[in-house]
Amino acid sequence: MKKVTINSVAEYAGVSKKTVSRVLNNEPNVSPATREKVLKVFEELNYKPNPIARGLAQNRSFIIGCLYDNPSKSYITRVQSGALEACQKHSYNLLIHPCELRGQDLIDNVEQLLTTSRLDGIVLTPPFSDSNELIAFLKQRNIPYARVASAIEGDDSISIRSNDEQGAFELTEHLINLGHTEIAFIKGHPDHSATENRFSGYQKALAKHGIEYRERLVAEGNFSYHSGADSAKAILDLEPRPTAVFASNDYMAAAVLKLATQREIKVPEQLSIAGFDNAPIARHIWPGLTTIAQPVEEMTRIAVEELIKHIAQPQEAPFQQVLEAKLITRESTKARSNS
Amino acid sequence: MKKVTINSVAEYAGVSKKTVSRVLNNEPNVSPATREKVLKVFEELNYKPNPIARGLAQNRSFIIGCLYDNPSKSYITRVQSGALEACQKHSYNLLIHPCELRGQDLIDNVEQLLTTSRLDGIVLTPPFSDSNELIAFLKQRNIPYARVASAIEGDDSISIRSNDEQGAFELTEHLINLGHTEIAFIKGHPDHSATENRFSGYQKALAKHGIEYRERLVAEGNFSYHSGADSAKAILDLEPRPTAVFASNDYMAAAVLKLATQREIKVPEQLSIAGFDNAPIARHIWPGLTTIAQPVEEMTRIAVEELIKHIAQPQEAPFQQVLEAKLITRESTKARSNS
DNA sequence: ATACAGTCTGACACCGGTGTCATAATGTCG
DNA sequence: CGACATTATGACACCGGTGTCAGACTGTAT
Repeated sequence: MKKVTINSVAEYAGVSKKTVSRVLNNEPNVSPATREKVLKVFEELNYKPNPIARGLAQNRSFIIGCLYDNPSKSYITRVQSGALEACQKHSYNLLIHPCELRGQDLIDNVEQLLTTSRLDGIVLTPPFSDSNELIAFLKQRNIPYARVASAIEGDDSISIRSNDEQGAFELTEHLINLGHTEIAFIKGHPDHSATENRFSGYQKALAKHGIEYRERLVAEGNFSYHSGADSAKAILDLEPRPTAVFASNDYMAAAVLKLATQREIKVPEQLSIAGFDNAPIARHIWPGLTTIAQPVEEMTRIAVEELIKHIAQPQEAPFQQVLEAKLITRESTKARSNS
Repeated sequence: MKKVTINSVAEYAGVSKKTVSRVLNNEPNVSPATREKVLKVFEELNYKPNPIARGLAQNRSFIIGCLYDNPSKSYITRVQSGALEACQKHSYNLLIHPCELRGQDLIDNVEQLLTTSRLDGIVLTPPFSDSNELIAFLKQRNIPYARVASAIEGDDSISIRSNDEQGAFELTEHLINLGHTEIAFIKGHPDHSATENRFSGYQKALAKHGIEYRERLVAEGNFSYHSGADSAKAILDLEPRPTAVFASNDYMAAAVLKLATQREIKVPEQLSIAGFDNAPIARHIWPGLTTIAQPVEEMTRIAVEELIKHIAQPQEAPFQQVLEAKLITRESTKARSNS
C-alpha cells in the first residue's frame, strides 16, 4: 500500500496541489467540474490528508486540551465523555492533562503543556475555570479557552455552567417540605465556585421558610469521599442530632450514609440524606440518594463545541449559557418522623 | 514575544540548522564546544522545538492512543491515570478513544483514528487486548501496541497482566476457610479474558477443597452494576440461599449488597459478599467489600512505558510481565454462622 | 472592439524541523 | 610526512500540506 499524498492526488487528477487543497478545505473559486473530478480521485485513491502536515502549515494541532484537578473521579469521567463527544464530531482529539491548582507553578506547567503540544484550545473544568491567574495567562498568550461551571462573570469568554444555587435551593426546600428544620450541610472544596453557590442556595431556602441558619450544622468538606467521612462524624456526633444532611456532592453523601449505617442510624427513617450531582454512586447504594442532577456531560459538550466553533471563526460575542439543575428524589429522604 | 525557531537559534549561535537539530536530538558527532554553545543559546532564547514540525519530518506524532470499551468507569479512570503517568514522564501525550468492540466496524473505526491522528502507538485495554482481529490489523499496519490484561499467549508483543486466576483462587479459598460451601459466583463480560480466568480460579479452589461445583450457583454478568443487580436477584432468590457471593468485580458486588440490604438480609452475618478489583466503591459502602486488589494503574503504566521504549527502539524480545493480585479483607465477609 | 471586474488555476515560497550526502577539519599510523 | 580513517559541519532536498500572488480565462458594460 503506497502512501497517498496531496501530490499523488494532484498528479492523478491532473491539477495542481493547490487546487486539491482548495477542494479539501471547501474553498470557493473552484469550478464544479474540477471539484467533482478531485473528489472522485479522493474516493478512488482513498486519500486522507495528513493532519500533522496540515497542522504545521496552519500552525494548528487539532487537539483540545482538558485541564482538571478534581477529587471526584466520576465527575472527570463525565467531563471527558462530554468533551469527547464534541471532539469526535468535529474531528478533533482530546488530550487530558491533570494538574494541581495549588501546585507551585501551575502557570509553568500549563506553559510547558502548550509548548510541547500546541493545543488549539483548552477546556477549563473546576477549579481551573475560576482561576483568574490562569485565565489571564491564557488571554495574554492568546489561547482560546472555554470555562465549565465557572462563576467568574466579567470575563468575555465561552462559559457554560449550571444553576448550582437554584439546585441547592430546591433540594433544601424539598427537605423543608418533608418537615425537616435541623438540616446539616457539608460544604465542598473552597476553590470551587460551586461550593459557595450551593451553600448560598441552602441558606436562601432556609431564610425563605423562616428557619434560622445555624453555623454548627455546617461542616467543611472538599468533595472527596474522605472529607465527607470526616464531616459525617462531626455531624452525627451533634446533640441533638440533625434529622437531615445535605452534602454538596454525592460522594460525601455516600460517606454520611456509610457512617450512619455503621452506627445503625436508620436512613431515611431517622436521618434523611441528600447529595448533589447525580453521580453513579447515588443509585449504586441503598437507600438511593436524593440528589440534584447536574448536566455535566452536556455542559462540557457544549463548551467544547463552542470552543471549536470559536477556533474556526473567532466571534465577537462569546457564547455563554446557564443550564438548569433538576431534583431527583430517591429513597434516602423521607418526611421527618414525629418522635 | 517573537517566535523562536530552529533558524533563529542557528543564526544566533552561528551554526547551521542541522547542527542545532543534532544537539536537539543528542546525536553524536558534535564537538563538545559547539554543543555547549548551542545549549546556551537554547537557554538564552528559551527555545522549544515545535513538536508538529518534528512530527512531520519524522512521521511521528508523540501521541499514544488508549482504546477502551469498559462498563466500569472507575476501571477506565485507573487505566488513564497509569497511562498518563508514563506519557508525561516521556513527553508523550495521551489520546483517549472509547469505542465498541462489537461495533459493526471496529477496524474501520480504528483505521479512521489512525489516519486522522497518526498515533505512535496504541494501548489496548480489555476487551480490545483480547481481540485477535484488531491485533492482526495493527500488526499488518505495523502500528506498535501494548496489551493490558490480555490472555492471548502466542502474540509476541508487549503484554502486562495480573494473575486473575490466582486472585480468584485466593478469594474463594478465603470464603471456604470461613466455612462457606454454598458460594455463588457472578461472571464478568464474556468478551474479557479476565472473566474466564476468575471463574477458573473459583472452580479450582472449590475442587481443591472437595466442594462440588454447582452450575445453579453461577450467574452471568458483564461487569456492569446493572448486570450485577440482575444476577443478585437470581442468586438471592435461590432456595436454599447461598451463604456467600463472589462477584467478578466490585460494581456487581455492590449491586448484590444493595439488593441484600433492601431485602433486609444482614451482610455479612447472613450473607458474605466479595468482589474483585478493589475499586473505590469497595470502601465507599458499608460494609466495605472484601476484594482482590488488582494493580490496574501499574499495569497500564508499565505497558505504556514499554510501548514508548519500543517505539524509540524496536527490540527483538517484547516485554511481558505478570503482576500479583492481592487479597484485601473488609467487613463484607465473615465466618458462616452455624444456624 | 475595449475596458474592467470577477472567477479559476497554478507556480512558488513557506511552516519548522530531519535525512542524505559532500566536504572540511582533525587524528592515526606506517 | 603522506595516506587514510574518523569526526565535525553545512548545503540542500524533503515531509505534506497552506498562503500569496500573478496570470489566464470568463462575462458584462461601454
